[in-house]
Formats: sequence, structure tokens, C-alpha cells
Amino acid sequence: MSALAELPQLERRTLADTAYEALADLLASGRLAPGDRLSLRQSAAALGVSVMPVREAVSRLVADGVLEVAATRAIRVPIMTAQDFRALAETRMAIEGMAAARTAERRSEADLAAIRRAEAAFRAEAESARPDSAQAVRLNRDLHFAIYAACGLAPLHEIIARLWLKAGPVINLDLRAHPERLLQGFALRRHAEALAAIEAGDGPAAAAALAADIREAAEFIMSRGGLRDT
Amino acid sequence: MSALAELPQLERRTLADTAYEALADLLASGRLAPGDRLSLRQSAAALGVSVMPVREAVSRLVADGVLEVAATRAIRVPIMTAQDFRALAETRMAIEGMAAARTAERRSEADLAAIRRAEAAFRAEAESARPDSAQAVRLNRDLHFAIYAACGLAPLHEIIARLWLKAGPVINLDLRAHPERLLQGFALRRHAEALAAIEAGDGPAAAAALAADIREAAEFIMSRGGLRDT
DNA sequence: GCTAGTGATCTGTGATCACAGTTCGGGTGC
DNA sequence: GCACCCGAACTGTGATCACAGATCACTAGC
Repeated sequence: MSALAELPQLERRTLADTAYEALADLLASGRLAPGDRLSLRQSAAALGVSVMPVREAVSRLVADGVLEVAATRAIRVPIMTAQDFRALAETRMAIEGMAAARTAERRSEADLAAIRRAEAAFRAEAESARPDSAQAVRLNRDLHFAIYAACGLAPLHEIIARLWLKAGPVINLDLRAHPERLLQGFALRRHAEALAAIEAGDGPAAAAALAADIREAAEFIMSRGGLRDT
Repeated sequence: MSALAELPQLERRTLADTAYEALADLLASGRLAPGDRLSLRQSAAALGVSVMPVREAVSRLVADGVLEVAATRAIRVPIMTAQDFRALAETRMAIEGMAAARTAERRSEADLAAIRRAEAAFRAEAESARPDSAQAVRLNRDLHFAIYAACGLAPLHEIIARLWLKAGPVINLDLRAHPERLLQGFALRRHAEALAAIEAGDGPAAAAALAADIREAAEFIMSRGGLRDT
């Protein structure tokens, strides 16, 4: 009988869960841009299910503020104002910086190894002859979350995941349109600083590196002027 | 025609929104305790609607981690382990402390007046001859959120609201069972410290006061031993 | 007396239908 | 030629039905 105890709990995945992930991926990767509309029936048809699971997925995304239902009942990706985006960036700097500081102060050797691998993977892609921007976005995300996962606070990790979902459409839409920012590699410097701080166990330095990384990316996007003012 | 522009956008409230608020209130006030099960059909009947709106509300609460669907497909309030609760309290100390520090550093006079009023209201209730614990819980919440609302970052405010929803069942269930903690009034001291720090514009002191308030409440509950270990 | 099984009743999940309100294109009136 | 209007096709929201699986009280079997 003890052999049965070793069977893994097989995960129960509802169609709504799958639909949520599909839509979240569309948003996080910037393929759904701010202002784009989303139809329940069309999405359901594309996913090959009825509207019910899509409806549930969308209602979660609306609760997260990643989608919104307009006054006309149309579902769309919210159009962030410059002020909204700035507040989101400041919140991310504070929270993600805090998570990085905690990681620096209590990371295990295994954590450190995972972070080193992620940093190397991103660097390799960014410095390659022909970097794939979609792949670079993924690797950048992997590196950031390798750091956050090691902070030791699961609720904090979840909060950051939600913040990324919210910022995703704006950031990655911009990146798809202007991939040259990656090539200039000024994320690379901040990543190296963060890694060094985490290796040294220097919390404040790790927080500063992450905050700088986020601030610079946000300033770059805002200087582009693609965000409305009011 | 310009007079029409001053009409307030009347909010579109779906039944699902109403159901969400009703359930959230049940959870935040501790009337739904960890481990309690929730039936969609029974809830729908109690609210006088079909299962659809309840379903949507529950799916949002599940996404927030405030409810969970067990492996047997039963919906229930998650049973937090002592470790879970400690991690949640630590996250709250960090994030709510940060919000309080921002408030101290940039609060307007109007913010300060609102916080003073909320502090006085809570104090009056806690020091009254026969304090009403439900009312005290509400006033405590009002005071905390008066502080967080003045931090200037809307996303941070939303994050804290979600954290309170998650902690609500544990904290308020305990408070309903043992209201004497309120009477000892050691929240009062922390509140006074926070108010003084915000008046003085001292960010670190405000963060410390809030963190101490949260830590002491959490330690009190954990010392009670009502939480499972693993 | 206690266990194993069995059927009625509950559960959440998904599909389908109904409805009010919105959008949009194609005409008709001027 | 242009503004208006009307209707078809769409939108999200809510109710209802269908279904597989879980629960639980109860009984048959040893």
C-alpha cells in the first residue's frame, strides 16, 4: 500500500484554467495591446470551447485589472495613462526591490546557482549576433522570477506575478515594436549588479539594482511618448 | 450641454459584483471560518439569484487565494498552516510598512485630518465601557486604509486590500472568539505611534509602527495555537 | 456487530438558450 | 453629396439544463 502514497496528486485542470493561461500569455507577451478588444465568443471559438470557460478566465483577468469591461460592456485591454504607468512602475520598484533584498539576505546555494544560470542565459541571448526578442523577454522574466522565487515569501511572489501581468501589455508591446532597446544592453548591467549583490548578501544593493532596472525600462517607454496623459 | 458633462458616470453593477462583495464581506468579517465549505447553489439561493453570478464571484475569490476548490471539487475557505500565516504576516509587515512610510513622507493636510479622525474613532470604541468587537474591527480597518490610501500608489492600495481579504478569516475568527485582545488595547499604542510618525513625516518610524502592529497581532494569534503545523 | 456495497442526492463544470443593449453597414430621404 | 435612420449581427449577462464525479445514509452479507 505504501507504494500508492508515492503517486503524484494528478492536477485537476479545468478548461477555465487553460483559457486563463492562454489569455494571460497573450497579454504578457504583448500580442494583445492596450485598447484591443476581446470577444468572449470569438475567443471561445478560437480555443474550441464554449463561452463559459472563457468567461470565467476573463472575469479573473478583469478582477486583476489586466482586462476591463468598458461602459459599453466591451471587454478590452485597459489603456494606461502615463500617470497609471508611473504609479505601477514605482510600485514594482518598491516591491520587487524588497523581494530582491530578501533574496540577497537569505538565498541558499541552490537559489544562487539557479539565478546565475538564468543571468547567463539572458546574457547569452542578448549578446548573440541575432537576438530573438521574444526569447529575450522570456529569459528576462525567468531571471527576475528566479530572484523573486528565492525571497522565501510565497504571497510576495504571487503579488509580483500579478504586477507583471498588468505591466506586460505596455512593456512587451513596446519591445515588439522597438527591439533595439534590448541590444543596447543596459538591462545587462543592472542584472550583473543584482547578481553580484545577491552573491555578496547585500540586500540594499540588490534592491537598488532591481529598482534601477525597472526605472530605466519605464523611463525608456515613457520617453517614447506612446502613453496618453490624462 | 456642458451641464451634462458634470453628470457622474453611474456605475454598472452586475449581480456577480454584488455577490463578490457579499462573499468578501462574509470572509473579511470572519463569519466564514477556515475549513468552512461553500455551496454554489446554496449561496445562490441565499442571495436570490442563479448560480451564475455566484460562480463568477467565487472564481475571483479562488484566484485571490481567499477560497480554494479542494481535490474533491468542494469549495472551502483554505486552512492556513502556521507557516502560511507567518509568511502572510511577514509580507504584510513589509508591504504595509512601506505604504505607511510613503504616506508619512508625502501626506497632505487632508490625508492627515482623515487619519486623525480614523484614529480617534477607533480609540473611542476601544476605550468605551462596552466595546462592540465587530464595530472595532471595522474601525481598525478604516484607520489602516486611511493610511494606505494616502500613500499615493493605487496599485499598492489594491495589493494591500487583497492581503487583508486573505488574512481576514483567520484574524477575525480569532477576534470573534476572543475579543479580550482588543480590550487590552495594545493596538492603541501602535496606532498612536503610527499617527505621530505620519504627523512628523518620519517614514521609517511609521513603517516600524505598522509592522509592530501587524507582528503583535499575528504573534497573539499564533500563540493561541489554532493553526496547524505542516 | 462490522464492513462492503449501492443508490439517491449533492457537488462543480460546461454547454446552450434568452435577453437587453451596442455596433455597424446600407440604404433612403433630403 | 451628405446626414439620418433602421435593421441585422454582434456584445456581455443571467438562467437553465446536462453530466460526471463525490457524499452520505442505508442495507445486505458475512
